[in-house]
Amino acid sequence: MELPQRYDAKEAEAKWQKFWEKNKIYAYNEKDKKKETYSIDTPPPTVSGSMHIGHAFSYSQQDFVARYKRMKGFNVFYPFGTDDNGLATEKLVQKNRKVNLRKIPRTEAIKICLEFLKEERPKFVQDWKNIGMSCDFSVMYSTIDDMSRKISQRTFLEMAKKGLAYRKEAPIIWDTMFQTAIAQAELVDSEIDSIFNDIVFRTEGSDELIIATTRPELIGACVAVFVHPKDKRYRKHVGKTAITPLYNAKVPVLADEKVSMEKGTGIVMCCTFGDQTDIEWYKQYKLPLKMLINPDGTMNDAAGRYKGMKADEARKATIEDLKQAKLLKSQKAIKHVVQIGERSGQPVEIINSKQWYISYLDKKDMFLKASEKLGWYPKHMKHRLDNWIKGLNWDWSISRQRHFGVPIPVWYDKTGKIYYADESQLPVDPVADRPKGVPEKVDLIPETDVFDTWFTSGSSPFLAIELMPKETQEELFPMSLRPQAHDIINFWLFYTMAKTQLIHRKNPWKDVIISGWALDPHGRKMSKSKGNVVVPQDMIQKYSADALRFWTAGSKLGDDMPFQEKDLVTGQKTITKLWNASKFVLMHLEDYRYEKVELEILDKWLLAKLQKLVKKCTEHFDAYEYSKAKQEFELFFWQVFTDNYLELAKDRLYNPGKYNKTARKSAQFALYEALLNLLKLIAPVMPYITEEIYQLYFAEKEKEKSIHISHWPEYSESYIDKNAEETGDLVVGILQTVRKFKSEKSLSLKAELSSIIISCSASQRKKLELVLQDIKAITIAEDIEFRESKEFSLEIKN
RNA sequence: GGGCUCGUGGUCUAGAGGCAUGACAUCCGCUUGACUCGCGGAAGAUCACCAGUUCGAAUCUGGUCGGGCCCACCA
Repeated sequence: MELPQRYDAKEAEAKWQKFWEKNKIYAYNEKDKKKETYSIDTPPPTVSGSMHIGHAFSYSQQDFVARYKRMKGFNVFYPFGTDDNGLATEKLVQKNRKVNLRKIPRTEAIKICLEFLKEERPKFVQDWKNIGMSCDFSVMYSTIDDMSRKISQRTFLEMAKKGLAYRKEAPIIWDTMFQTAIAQAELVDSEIDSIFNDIVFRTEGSDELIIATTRPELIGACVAVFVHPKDKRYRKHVGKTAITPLYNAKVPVLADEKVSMEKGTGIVMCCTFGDQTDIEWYKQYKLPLKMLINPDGTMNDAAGRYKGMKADEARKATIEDLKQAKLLKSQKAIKHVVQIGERSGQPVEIINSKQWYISYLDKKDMFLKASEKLGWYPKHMKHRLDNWIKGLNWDWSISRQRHFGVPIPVWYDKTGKIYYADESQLPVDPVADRPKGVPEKVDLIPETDVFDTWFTSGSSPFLAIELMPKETQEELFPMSLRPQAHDIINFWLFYTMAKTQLIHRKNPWKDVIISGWALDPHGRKMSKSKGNVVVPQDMIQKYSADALRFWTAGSKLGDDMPFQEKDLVTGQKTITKLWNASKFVLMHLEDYRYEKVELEILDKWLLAKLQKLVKKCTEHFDAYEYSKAKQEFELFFWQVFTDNYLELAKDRLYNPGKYNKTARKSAQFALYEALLNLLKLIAPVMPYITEEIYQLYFAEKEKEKSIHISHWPEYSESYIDKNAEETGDLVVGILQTVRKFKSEKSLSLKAELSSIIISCSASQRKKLELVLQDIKAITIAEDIEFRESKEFSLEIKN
């Protein structure tokens, strides 16, 4: 068989991708009852531009597992989805279509988003196909499609029925740019320049109380003044009344341990609301509510002459007024950290508003038990979830004030009574529909809020499972595996687990595997601002998806790995080597027909080592340790197979006349077995090159459509042959010594040697005499002599 | 401040009680009937630091220093 000189990865990868899809190689076979199901809760990537290297990294890792399980004989359910109902997508649409989605009617906004997605989604998904994901792309959901909206709304109704969903007016973190409530999870810290202002409050006895604040515009929202209970300076004022400057409001002076005596003047004003401590004090001391800031970030009527100003404008104006009134003692420039919305980049406010919540603070124990039951890989990632659960102190706020999202399926009447949608009418849009069974004459106000995106993606197992026929759905749940990166353990993993526990009292999956991040070559996080972002599609173009995956396979689960382009070169070399070795093997297998022959010792040596490799790789893959499997493969492939065995086998293949009658047949058998098994062992990591070679020769022999649904090599004890292994190892030792000798003498490896004298034990001699012809051929020595000795050594003469 | 995690040749990485693995880079040599994207060889590491346990520590224990992630604080 004449194989092309070079392997064209670009052509081959496109070809096999189409082949797999057309032949449904990765489809879950719901009719197959013999195979055990292995279902995977694939993370739906957020549609927010294009894939980055971190995606390629973690998605490849889960794909190794999926491919291994499939070959191991599992009926693998591996769906795909996209998360496209969040702020990220909204932002992308606004940028691309140059519209402000908030300023147009909701139905219009949704239409624009959906049209945009229809165009962009396939391009986006293509990136995932290109890295060789073995998902069944015909089982695909989008978190905004009809089915997902239906499921998301249904889970809400189920929780409402259980009394877990409630609506309440409460302080909430608010993004004034996007004008929506946001979760704690969506906040990032940002250091900004600010000014600490020392402002004069007075007691009723006209003593001065100096308060340090960075937010003087909130004086009007001040509802109390706090000092530390142990602070002797102010002890006498505790329990008395203070009068706020400019507004002249009477507020109580209270003592609380949260106050720091060292910071500022040691007196704090508590406003509704400046920060999260204010909320706690507001609740704890049942303080009144004085809101000054509107949802759009401007000041409201209660702010008096500052009404209509943005918060920062009001701050400047307030400072001016304080100066005029001689109520500003001093100012100090400081740098401090404020929380900003991660998407808007704007400082957040805390405002009081009506939101929907899921009650779960009393379920911490249940969640901790659920976490205990999960199979964590790596184990230590469990701590992150447990710490998060233990630290929860708010119920789950699920409503968001945006246009593009899954609508909350409720209506209200004038009295505030809540009307829920009927399950049969889902998905609904309260703005356009009415609840089933409620007479037309009842005037209803539709809820215009949508669910937070985590609420919907927290049902990901169901978004996928419900795309399958009813009778197989039970088989698929709970899922076998949740693969994901460590940055969203507190969010996606937690919410999915919490939601499934609350509704079904079960865990959504058996195991979770947590992948790390791809970092830049110096171990720093990649980001656009640092300019160190690597685009995987460029790397695939330049090298190949297989090379990219080969690099990924070098990482351990949970570990971050610096990306170095040179590592892709290594992958590329492995692909070339695999191609060339295959070229050689298949050339010699052209006339091969299986026939039972007594195997030559060196072939037994190879096959014994191969069996050990099979055993190790299988164990490693079973423990999700694909990197160890890859390492073992590499070691065997380069050192045992190509560098040594192939060289040893050459003489028998080219000059069979010098050996036993069946010596060539024996070598052919070994070559067949070794190459086929090697291809299979690395197929999960490098799906394209292995498929290409498999299809050239083995597919027909094994009568399989694809290597990826062929049988994983099975360890067979019968090939283990200690004697052959020892002999082979001795031969390799001799070969290495001879190579070193020639190298040091600057000789060609083809240079002839006049003699080699082997000093060894009698038993070693017995072994080596059986492969004398092979040793002569590989060392190109005219004469080989033996000398009896306890120590093994060589004397070489050229 | 708390939790988790890591610190190994120039770079990246494996190893988790007993001569420190591999890749890339470096140096020297070889065109061996699959492969110069190759082959052979060499050099390069007091395994962050200190103390302890042990016959023996990169590996276990305690501490120090330094990264990373998450959480808390941020008037």
